[in-house]
Amino acid sequence: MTDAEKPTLLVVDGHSLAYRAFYALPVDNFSTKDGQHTNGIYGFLSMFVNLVKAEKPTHLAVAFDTSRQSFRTREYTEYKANRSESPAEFKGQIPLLQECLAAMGVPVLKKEDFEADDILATLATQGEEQGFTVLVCSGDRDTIQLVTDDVTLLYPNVQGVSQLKRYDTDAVIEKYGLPPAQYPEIAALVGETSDNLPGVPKVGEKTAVKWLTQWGSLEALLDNADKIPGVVGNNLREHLDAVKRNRALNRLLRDVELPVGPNDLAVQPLDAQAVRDIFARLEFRTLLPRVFDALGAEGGVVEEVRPTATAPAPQRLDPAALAAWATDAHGEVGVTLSLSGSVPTAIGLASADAAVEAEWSPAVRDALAPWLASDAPKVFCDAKPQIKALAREGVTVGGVAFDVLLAGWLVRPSFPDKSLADLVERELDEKLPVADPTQLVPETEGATPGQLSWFTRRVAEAQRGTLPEKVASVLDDIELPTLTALADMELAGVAVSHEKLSGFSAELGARADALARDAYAAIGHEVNLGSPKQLQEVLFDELQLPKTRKTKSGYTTDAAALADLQESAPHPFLDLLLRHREATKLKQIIDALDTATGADGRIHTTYVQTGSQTGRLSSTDPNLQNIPIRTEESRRIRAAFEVGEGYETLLTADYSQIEMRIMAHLSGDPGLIEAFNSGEDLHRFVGARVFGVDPQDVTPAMRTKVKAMSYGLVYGLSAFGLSKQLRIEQSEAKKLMLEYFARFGAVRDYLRGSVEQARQDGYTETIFGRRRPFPDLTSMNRVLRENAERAALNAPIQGSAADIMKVALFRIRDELASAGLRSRVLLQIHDELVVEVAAGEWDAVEGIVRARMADAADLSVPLDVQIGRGGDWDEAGH
DNA sequence: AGGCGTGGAGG
DNA sequence: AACCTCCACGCCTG
Repeated sequence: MTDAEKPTLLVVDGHSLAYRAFYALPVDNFSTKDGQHTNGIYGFLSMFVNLVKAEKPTHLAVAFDTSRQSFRTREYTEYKANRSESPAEFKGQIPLLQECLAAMGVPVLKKEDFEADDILATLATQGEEQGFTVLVCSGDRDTIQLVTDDVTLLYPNVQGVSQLKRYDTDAVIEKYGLPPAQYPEIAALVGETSDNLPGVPKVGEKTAVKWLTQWGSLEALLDNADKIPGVVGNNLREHLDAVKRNRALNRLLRDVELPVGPNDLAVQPLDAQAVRDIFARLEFRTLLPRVFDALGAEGGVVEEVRPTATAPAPQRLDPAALAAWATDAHGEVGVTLSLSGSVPTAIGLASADAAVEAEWSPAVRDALAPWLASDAPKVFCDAKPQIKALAREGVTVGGVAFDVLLAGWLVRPSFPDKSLADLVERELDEKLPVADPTQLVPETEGATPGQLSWFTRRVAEAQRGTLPEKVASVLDDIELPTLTALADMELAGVAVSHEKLSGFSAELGARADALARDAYAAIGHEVNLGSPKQLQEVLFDELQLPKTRKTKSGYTTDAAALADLQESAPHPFLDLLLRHREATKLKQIIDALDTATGADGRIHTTYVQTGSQTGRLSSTDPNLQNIPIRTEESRRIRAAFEVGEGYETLLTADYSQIEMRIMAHLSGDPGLIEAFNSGEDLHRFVGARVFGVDPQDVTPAMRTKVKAMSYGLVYGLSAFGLSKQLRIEQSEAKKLMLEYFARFGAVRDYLRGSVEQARQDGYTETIFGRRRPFPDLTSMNRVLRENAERAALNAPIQGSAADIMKVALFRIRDELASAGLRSRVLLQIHDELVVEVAAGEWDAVEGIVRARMADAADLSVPLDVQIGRGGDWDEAGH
């Protein structure tokens, strides 16, 4: 039998290779939307597929360890005892990997009390005897001993598993200077730290090989140990037992009893549907065709990859036919309004099996308006800009039943999909036709509005199938109603006084210039005060001020550090710099607002509903959620936000201490609940308990401390952080925390418990069922894990507050509308709403706002709402 | 032009 | 080494 005719047996150590893949591939890119890590599975399968394709084995098996326990650990309890428990996020991948292999028709072998390598050794030995060409693939160096003329080892390069090095007899001799069978003798002398098998001190590979070459074998060497000179010789003599033990343990067993032999391992046909199912669960896409390619043909599977569905050719309809089509359509209809800027250019609709479309025109608008306004269920991708554009055309939209962008964000808030194309790829594993923008005459046509609607509908269908029930209810009961309210708010905008802004800007500009001149004078030359790099030269080189906290590129010049410097090493430049920063910062904000003011004298921000990982909104272009408030002067900016023409006054409404109230509710802490029910100032109440004094005897200093502590809790604050925040000793901070938890123990229990729960579930949940995945809670990397723990601590609290505010917001908006009031909500700043109130509506509006905010959620503590009134935002804010 | 780092505004 | 954001500026690189 020639080599070419010999059958090839490939045996693989699944555990060691998956483990290498696990550390080689970035987990961020290999997690499912539920937070299941898949990097080990993906890396292994990718390597495996390449291997099968290249080597074309006729027989195949993958072996796994059953546990860390084996006959070796029983014989030598220290064996591998230094190995930390393999991370849970890796262990969890092993059963899934085995499931994949089973679906692929690949035998998975494991045997209690033995390691995977013993199974490889047994099969390799049998295969060799039975006339196979054997390929052993393992990441464990001990398998080198298996190499013979008929057995080749494929061993991964230092990093990863993508490249395998072939070790045949010659390669082993070239690398180690000894035949493969003697490799374990080298290893026994050198030791194996990863297995907790110490060798002879000071003996490395070089010495070991020299000795073994000289004496011919380990046995001969040990018999002649007394003849070895020098310190290493002494070491050898003192460690004879260790060497013998190592040699005994690194010998792989070649006679493990297995239920199958090499001949039973002929390559099997794969189960195409099972492979598709498990890959879909793991969200593997590119791997699917590669698996079919490598294993399908060999296994006689003819089924090909699921064909990419193409959208039906959209029918172009006249306005009346379009409206009739929409009215007659069954089920949900996908809707796409193509926009040029914010002006509609075309509209496309799609049902399950057909797509229709038309250029946008007044006739189309009028024909379609009744259907658009109706409750007929509609599915969008990013509905808000489309709803706004239609509103500008005088068309209202009802029956917003689904938005695939929102659904995608709810499932994966950390990687919000940006476009339909992303979702089509993720959810349908298909490509959305896109016109190539780099080509003048595009080879590929982009999808038309009708086709986009068709894809949107299908994506929605796919998402509905996988959306957990609670998450679906967050979409239906919170996000979709909020969507419409946000569109209204953005359209309304908020009026600003250009006069107030420009006057203040000029004032600040002059002040900044003067401060800059004084600052230059203080150091004797000009410098760019906005350049941290140049400032570092001035402060630490020229002025020789003490070094501050380090940053990546030097030493920080931030405000906290400069304030510290002012105490430790006063210099007039510092104060001038701080005041200059303040003036330029305010001016910059003001100028941005001025620029953003529209022709209608109002600023129209954009709320990004998918803009946070916690469920909060974010605001951009411009951001109206970070308008200054903390200093007297900065409030002049708020004063520029005024009630608009046709309205009488502004109303502000904010939740007081909503996050601490949620904390009280979630933890059920009796003390904290009592604090909120007592009507006493929260921090005074808590301060009294913590410091053991009467509420009226709580000093401002005490109040400051417990306030920082309370808020820090919500963020996962440490004693270190608290001490820095309050500028107190770390020991005092620690004491404060202990006192706090002694009085409010349920809070600590809740926080601990919620992180543990999240670690188990892989995600956190808000009161309303909004989820946020936290794969890093089980990370080996301490920094990653602790960051995730703090974020997981915070997520249910911040997220529940966001949920509550959203519920209040859309209920207020709906009630104002249904009551026939003109007053409208303009802004949302996380725990605050700004409402523009029409003449004569104050009492009604105040009642609605107060009631809907207070009853947005039923907690075990009341939701307190503060209302303010004024002609501008500053006045209304008190 | 675009990405990264720093600093700072809000909750 | 305290959570969630957005933005402007300086500076470096393609």
